[in-house]
Amino acid sequence: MELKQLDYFLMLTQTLHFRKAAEKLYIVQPALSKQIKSLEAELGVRLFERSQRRVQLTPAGQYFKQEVAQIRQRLEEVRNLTQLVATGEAGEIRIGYVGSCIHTFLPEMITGLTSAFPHIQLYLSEMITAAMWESVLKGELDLAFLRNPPFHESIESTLIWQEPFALVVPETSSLNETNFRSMRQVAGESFILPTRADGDAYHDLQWSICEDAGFSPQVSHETVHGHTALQLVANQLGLAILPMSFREVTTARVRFLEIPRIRQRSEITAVWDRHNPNPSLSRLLKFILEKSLPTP
Amino acid sequence: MELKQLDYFLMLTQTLHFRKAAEKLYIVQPALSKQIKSLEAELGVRLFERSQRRVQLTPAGQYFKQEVAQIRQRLEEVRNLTQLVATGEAGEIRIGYVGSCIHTFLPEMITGLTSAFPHIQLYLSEMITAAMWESVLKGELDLAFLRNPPFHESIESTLIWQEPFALVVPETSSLNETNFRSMRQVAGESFILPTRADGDAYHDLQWSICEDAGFSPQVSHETVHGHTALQLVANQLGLAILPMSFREVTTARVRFLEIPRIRQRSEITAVWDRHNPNPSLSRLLKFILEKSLPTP
DNA sequence: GCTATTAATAACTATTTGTTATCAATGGAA
DNA sequence: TTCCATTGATAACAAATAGTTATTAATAGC
Repeated sequence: MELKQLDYFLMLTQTLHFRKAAEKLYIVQPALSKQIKSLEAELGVRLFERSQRRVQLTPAGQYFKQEVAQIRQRLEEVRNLTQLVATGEAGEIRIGYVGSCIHTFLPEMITGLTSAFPHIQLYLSEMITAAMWESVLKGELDLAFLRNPPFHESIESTLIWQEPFALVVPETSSLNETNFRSMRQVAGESFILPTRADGDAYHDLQWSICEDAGFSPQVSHETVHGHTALQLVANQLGLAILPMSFREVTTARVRFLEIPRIRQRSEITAVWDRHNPNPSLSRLLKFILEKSLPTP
Repeated sequence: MELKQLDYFLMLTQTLHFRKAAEKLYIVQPALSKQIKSLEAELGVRLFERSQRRVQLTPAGQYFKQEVAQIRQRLEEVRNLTQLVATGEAGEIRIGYVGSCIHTFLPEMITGLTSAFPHIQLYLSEMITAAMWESVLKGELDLAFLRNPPFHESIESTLIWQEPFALVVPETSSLNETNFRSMRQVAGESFILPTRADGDAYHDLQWSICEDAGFSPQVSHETVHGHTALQLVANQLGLAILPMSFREVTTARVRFLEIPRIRQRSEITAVWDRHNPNPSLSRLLKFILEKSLPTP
């Protein structure tokens, strides 16, 4: 069975006339007769009833026609889509991100991407930074939005988003927007910091905020998740340092106090593998690099 | 693009090794190289990344593999199903029937047929006798259950069901099971008869019941549908002669009185075109002829 | 630096497909 | 009826396609 035979068959089902079908196929009638014959022989099924003066489909031929026409059309679609995939116009992109992205820049970016690239399917997963780093290197993720990536020869990156840090204190605390002037005021408190298991960098960044203020923080708990930290703070189990944007998406009984005059900011970086062969990725990156200028 | 090339492609996606794939395909490595190359050239898309030491799929190749594997499998299924259709083991049968069948033999028959021929799809339509007769001749119906078919050279038939006729009178009538002895008692009444538009035969059959009793009926209404006749009787617009089985399926305020000592019975005949090429039909008929002995 | 392994290429052969010429069957016209 | 035009099948041959063998260039591992 060959595709050519199926195409010949389909043409013959249209005309029900060997000579005319052959003409439309730019071959000669005996060639068509031979191919149809060999198709029937291979299937072991008579597809046409030829009564010297009239050609018509057998019931099996009718069924075969109907199904083969569908298959043939599908194959043509796949052919075209494959070409789109090769140019990157169609395809799949797997994206990982840390939790805070989903209440800052990410929704808008996804909206923009899906309307700019309607044939590219985005797969989104919230993950911790360390896991994303591994996944990008293994090729399991095409793109990751994470914090403070280390250097790696084959990884490229660009800063996507930044915002100030806030000190998060329980609602019951005596500190508030007006009387909080410096981290020195909380030198004696215990802190909830990001765990080192999710990479040293983010942990060290927060540590350095305290160090810059002249003290080493006492650590009561460690957690990767901002929302966990918020609940711990609300329950007076320590203070936390979080990106300011968390204020808008929590109902925890806490207060966000912007930390004044510090060099550290919460930053989200997009990272990807320089050697990633996914052709959709470069299109996406071009779009992202154009659009996303770091904002407050 | 040829099926052979797609099969070669799929094999290569399995092994990702030209020599091994060629071996499994019982061809030699350069032949495989050439076919893959020509497939890629025709698509205009590189499907494999060959780095002298390692062969791997490009993203477009991955997409193509996934889709082609499905298409190939579907084609194989269709191939096998086509063979079943040719032997009649799979297929479609279009059946027409008059209304009374659906509360007598038909449900049981359908149950039996679908369990005996799970791959044959039955399409059922309630129709009037005249329309079915036309449809069977045109090949639009494979099988029809109807009343009193005329003779036709290319139509075969068999008696499927018979039952006695009942005289249907309004509930308010003075006639009942004990005092109704003969059609002569209702010689002066007006009758609801089947319309001639649905064939003379059934009309004439009922007429003959009256004639045998020595009178020509006065016709108040004509209708093809038993349920219509029942409503007319309930509203005292005439008497009707109907197959006894209607008694079990109506809530109309009427009485069914079996007509004693008459030669006429209500008969349902299965008819089909002797030249119908549908291979499923002969299987079905064999089953039907074995099972269905006319019952009272 | 050598060897073994891998895919590509070229030249040739075998197989498949298409073409031309012809036939047998059949429906319609004379 | 007889004849003719039309149709699909068949046979012999030509063209195109696919497969084989021999060889090469590249590279990973010893």
